[in-house]
Amino acid sequence: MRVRKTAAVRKAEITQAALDLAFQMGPDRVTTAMIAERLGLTQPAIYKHFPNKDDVWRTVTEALCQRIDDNIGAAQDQPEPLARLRALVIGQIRLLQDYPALPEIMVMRDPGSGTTELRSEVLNSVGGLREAIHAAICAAQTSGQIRSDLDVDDCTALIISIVQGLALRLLRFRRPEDLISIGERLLSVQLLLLMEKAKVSGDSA
Amino acid sequence: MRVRKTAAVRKAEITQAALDLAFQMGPDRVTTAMIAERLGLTQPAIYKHFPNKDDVWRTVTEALCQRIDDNIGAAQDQPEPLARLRALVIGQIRLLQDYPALPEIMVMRDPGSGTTELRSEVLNSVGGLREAIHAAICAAQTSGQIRSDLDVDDCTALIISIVQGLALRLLRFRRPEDLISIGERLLSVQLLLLMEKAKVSGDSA
DNA sequence: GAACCTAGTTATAAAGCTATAACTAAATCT
DNA sequence: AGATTTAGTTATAGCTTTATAACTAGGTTC
Repeated sequence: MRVRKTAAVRKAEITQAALDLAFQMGPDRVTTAMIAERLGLTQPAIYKHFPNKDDVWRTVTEALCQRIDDNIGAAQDQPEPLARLRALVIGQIRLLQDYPALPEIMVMRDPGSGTTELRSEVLNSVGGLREAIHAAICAAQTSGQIRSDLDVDDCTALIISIVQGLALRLLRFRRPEDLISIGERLLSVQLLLLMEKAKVSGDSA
Repeated sequence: MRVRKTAAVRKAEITQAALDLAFQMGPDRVTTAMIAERLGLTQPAIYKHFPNKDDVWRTVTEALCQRIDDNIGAAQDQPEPLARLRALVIGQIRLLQDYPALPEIMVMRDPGSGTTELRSEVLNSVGGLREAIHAAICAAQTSGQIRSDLDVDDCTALIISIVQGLALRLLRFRRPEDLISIGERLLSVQLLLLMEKAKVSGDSA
């Protein structure tokens, strides 16, 4: 019984440890004992802060969804459609870098109990991101910054694919280091392709 | 003791059941009991065909890697770089549709024993796909079908992102149905973007 | 400083999963 | 037909993991 911290602090430590371990081991393999050990506690101590293990993941997931939503909200400050688009995409990639367990948790099956809450919450937040990107592209198209001969849904899918590609890369290699630089580069190339001809304008196939 | 099948048949059935269950439940949650039940067997029966559970996954993984390699090999029949590229991408997407557990298994952590074989084998096959796509793009560029002002690596990453996006989509929604139609559409749009200006040629920024 | 609350402990029950041992009977071989 | 092989069975050992119960002591309040 070394140190005794307040419930709020410990709860935060536990979710953080769960998040770290989720990346290291995969969410499914994280045990309450691992979390406890990492914090210098005994396994049952976890249950002083969470009624059950599922609730740990619920908390982790909610925190991550909040970050995604925050990112979407923050991007709305950008008045320029393309700047907004960039903020959305790069912001999300930054989240991947900061919380590399995000893809695994996003993809995680709902634990034990029959609830599908977790998955649907994540899907909801990510769906919001998609909508925001879609809207930004739409705006960029009407303001003539993006080729208007392209389908908005296609453009959206191509842009989002960049983020998804990086997420999958993270799932495979588990190296979050240079995600941003790669992401920025790919985004700029893709945007170049989507914008091209806005300048030329007048050569239709 | 109803029916008694030959070892070869049962082994195949077991790997198939494991593959199906991996998609339904997630590889980590598949138990030997589930596999057995699905085949109308008792749990220990599995061990008449595999020395241990890890070996089931090893077999599944090897089969999937073989398919990936086959796809890469088959695409080499296409002499035209762009047709080859298309065959590589669509072929891989078809694999996702036929074996929707592929992304999960690709991303799966190595089970129990210390071996990292599984992951590295998959990474190897997927790496081969990347190389083949890279080469096809390179060829398409030298033959003037793809804009030569773009970096080959960037193009490769953008094309692969399409596949990765679909893989992640599968991980999230678990609906393999219309992967191909989406994939074909996105690929054609992306290729259009990459080819554009090959016709115009002569307006450099 | 006594009383109270609660973060943390030890001990353990209950459940699920992998794997083995010992046995049984279907198929094959001679 | 009898002997052999082996796919499959029942039973169970052993481990891991979640969760609870009962106790202990740190920190705050009065």
